[in-house]
Amino acid sequence: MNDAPPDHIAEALLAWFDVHGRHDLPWQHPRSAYRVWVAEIMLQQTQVATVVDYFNAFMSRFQNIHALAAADSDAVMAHWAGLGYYARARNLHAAAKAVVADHDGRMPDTVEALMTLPGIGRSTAGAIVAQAFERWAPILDGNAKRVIARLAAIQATPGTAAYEKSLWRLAEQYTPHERITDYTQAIMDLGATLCTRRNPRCDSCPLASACLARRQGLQARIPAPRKRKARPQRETVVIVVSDDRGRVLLEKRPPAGIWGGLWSLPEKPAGQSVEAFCREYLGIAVAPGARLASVAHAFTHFELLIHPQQVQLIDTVRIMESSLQWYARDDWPGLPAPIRRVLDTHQQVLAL
DNA sequence: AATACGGGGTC
DNA sequence: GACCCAGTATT
Repeated sequence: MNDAPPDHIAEALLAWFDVHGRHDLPWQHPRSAYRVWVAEIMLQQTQVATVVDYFNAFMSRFQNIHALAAADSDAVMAHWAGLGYYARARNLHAAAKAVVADHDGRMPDTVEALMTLPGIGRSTAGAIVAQAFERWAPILDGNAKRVIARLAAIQATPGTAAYEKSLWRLAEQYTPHERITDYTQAIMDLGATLCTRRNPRCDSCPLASACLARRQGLQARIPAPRKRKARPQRETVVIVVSDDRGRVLLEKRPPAGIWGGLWSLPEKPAGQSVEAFCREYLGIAVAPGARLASVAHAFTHFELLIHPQQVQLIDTVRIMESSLQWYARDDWPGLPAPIRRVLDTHQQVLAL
């Protein structure tokens, strides 16, 4: 345990924040529960620089929670395309509907109530309570975890229950009752700009004198890196077919799993022939076409080699499922990044 | 308690 | 190319 009083930590951090903190993030002006909430969801496992443009576009299209709740699922997913972790978008949309239906469109203002909404866990709930409602609540995002682990020289293995429990306990102790909104922003800013994963800039840190990791020379080794497993390799074949109007056939993927809820090129199951898949699932008769250049895509937990198989459309043999649709290039829905690359690369050949 | 879930930034 | 990021839900 750190021997510096929690009050002193918060004071030093807030004084630093006033000068060096981030005060111009889009969700800070104006600051509303809806905007803070959307930002927090986008920021889960995603860096600020990546989020800013998505946030601004999302806010322009869905200006308030009622607009989001009433929006079409495809429109929401299209605004998330490229951000990743698409369950976040589905949960956000579902939560907006729940807040409109059950809370008259007003975001709940307690950690417990917020955590009943899909996609909101303890840390995100705390961030919303502190930043939108200016009420006391600890947060424990990646930045706060790193700052606190170093401050208290916590050497337990990240990811274990003991590690999480001790960090939450410390987060509660450090969180002040004054200036809760600024404190929450301040600890994230410190972690993002000074107390970084590698090469922490302790010389400029307002908490350096209180930091146990620094005193012990352990700041570069806390938190310990996670051990990683080798990523398995997978392969898949996707079907590229266009009609006589230059439209390409896309498939809305099921809600669960990779790219859940996103439109993509139809993915052929292993063990089924291209012709059979096109006839039985896509409802089209085709002739084999060119095998286009394969595209490699790295996920967190495996690597996927995508083989785009072009086919020539002969005839539409039955009405297609609603999860299948012809799309002109001008109004493509949101597509996974590697799939968009495939279509962009071959648009000339495909005459899209 | 461990794993699934994306894409991009960084060094 | 490895590692990480304003984590949560599921098993």
